[in-house]
Amino acid sequence: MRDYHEFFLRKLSLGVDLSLQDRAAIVGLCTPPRQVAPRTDLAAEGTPRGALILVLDGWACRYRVLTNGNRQIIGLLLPGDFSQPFGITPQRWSDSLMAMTPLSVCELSPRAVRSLALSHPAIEDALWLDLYLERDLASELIVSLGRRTATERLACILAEIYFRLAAVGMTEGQAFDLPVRQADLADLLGLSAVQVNRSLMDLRRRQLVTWQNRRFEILRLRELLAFAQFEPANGNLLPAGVFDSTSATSR
Amino acid sequence: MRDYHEFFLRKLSLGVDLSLQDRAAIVGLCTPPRQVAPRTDLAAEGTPRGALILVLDGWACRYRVLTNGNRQIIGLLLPGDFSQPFGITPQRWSDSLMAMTPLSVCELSPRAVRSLALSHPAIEDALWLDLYLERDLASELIVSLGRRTATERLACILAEIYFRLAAVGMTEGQAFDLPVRQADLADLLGLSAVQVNRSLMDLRRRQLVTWQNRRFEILRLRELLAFAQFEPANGNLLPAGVFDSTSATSR
DNA sequence: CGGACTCTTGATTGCAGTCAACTAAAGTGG
DNA sequence: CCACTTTAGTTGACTGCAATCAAGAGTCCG
Repeated sequence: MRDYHEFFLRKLSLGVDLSLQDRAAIVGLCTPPRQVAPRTDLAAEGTPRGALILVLDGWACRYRVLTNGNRQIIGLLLPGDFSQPFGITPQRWSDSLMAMTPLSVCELSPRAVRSLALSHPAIEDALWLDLYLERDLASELIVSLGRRTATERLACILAEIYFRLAAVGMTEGQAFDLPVRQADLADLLGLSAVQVNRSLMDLRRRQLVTWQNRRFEILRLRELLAFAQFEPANGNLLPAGVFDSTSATSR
Repeated sequence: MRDYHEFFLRKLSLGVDLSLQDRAAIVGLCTPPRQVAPRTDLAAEGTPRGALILVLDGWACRYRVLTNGNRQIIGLLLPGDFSQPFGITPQRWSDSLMAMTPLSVCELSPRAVRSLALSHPAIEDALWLDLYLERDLASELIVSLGRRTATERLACILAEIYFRLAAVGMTEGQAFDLPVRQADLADLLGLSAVQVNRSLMDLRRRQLVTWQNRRFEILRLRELLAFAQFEPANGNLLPAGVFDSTSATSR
């Protein structure tokens, strides 16, 4: 098992150079990890109100359930991700947080993170950049839900997940573990599980991806991105240079 | 014409008590306003890259256009709103910014805002709260696009706009100016303009709202919220107490 | 008084939802 | 170790919400 802080450190150092002191300070901030069982909520109860949750390992999601029972996933939390903006203590949770896999998290106080940022400018920059990235991901989801077809949405989210996992070193080549059910993707993409399946079949038929036993592989990244209308222009989603290097890889 | 800073000050002081010194510091930060014509982009060109745009008066929106020409509005900017998280300087714009009405904005440097926050803790709290609110609005839009029907989406966004305008004092009773075309709402709600119109007719037929000559009025707020599956529970969207007081108003 | 834009409404089409059946894989307990 | 249950994935048939196409009505403005 890798060091618990690795994913977080890798993510933060994407756009910013962190010194050894910075890294040590970040590690020092993290409390001992808490383990959460899959399919378990970790919002509201259990965690001190307003705690900032940092995902050390595993997948989680923020979601909301409407009165008619429909669920919508608002965002995925992958290793190294924060549950909310790093400086804020909300009065109450505005949405629920669920572990999608066995999860390991640590809980930070926004106050502690803010004071850490204060004494380490590079860390502050990294945190802001991370926040901006999360916002871009939400924007991309809005665009998908509003204006992309089912298959385009799936292609888009799979590419996004690939880039996010690649950023923390959780990919091998263009393959990675995708430990979620199609029904979960449906709740994320605003589709039915059946339609997610059909869309996946479509992507397979087009020879763009494979997916077996929770193992996912992108066969032709360039074409997948073009199909999804994923714009290289909104480069904030990707670590600098990733788009170029990957497009080179896929040809 | 009101003081240009009023909307911004009102918005920031929603959840936080700002002293006179705080208020003066905020006003001092604002540069002379710049006027922008309707239907004009103000992203990238014209504004220094990375400037933080504060809407003083008028309506604007963030949007993205896909390669197939479809446009999706990602968020509305109403008077007092920031174009982006207050502490960040993005490498490049990840989406476009357009004035929807005659617009008056001022441009701030994130650095200046951060240092202001540093010396005024109450302002820092207010800024973080504002940021959290904007994130909640994006979440709500994701839920709408993913899991609400056309008419529910419309009801939801209209209620949201009402609360946001009420927060800065731009409503009279439950009526307010809605200076956008139905086609704009369509791009925000992921619908066609025709469907927005049909949905609006539906809400009118249900006697929930009226809309004539860009003047909009909510007739029965309680029912509108229930219809939209708008949860009082996610109270971060609303200034404390608004939900109770308005529900009292509407009965 | 015309022209452009927005709103409104009807007719038709199509993408995705729902319902349902079947397969495959993974536990579970006797 | 093997019936039995449960869960996830796959596919077909049908339905329905919203898109598209098209035409007419109302406004604003030159």
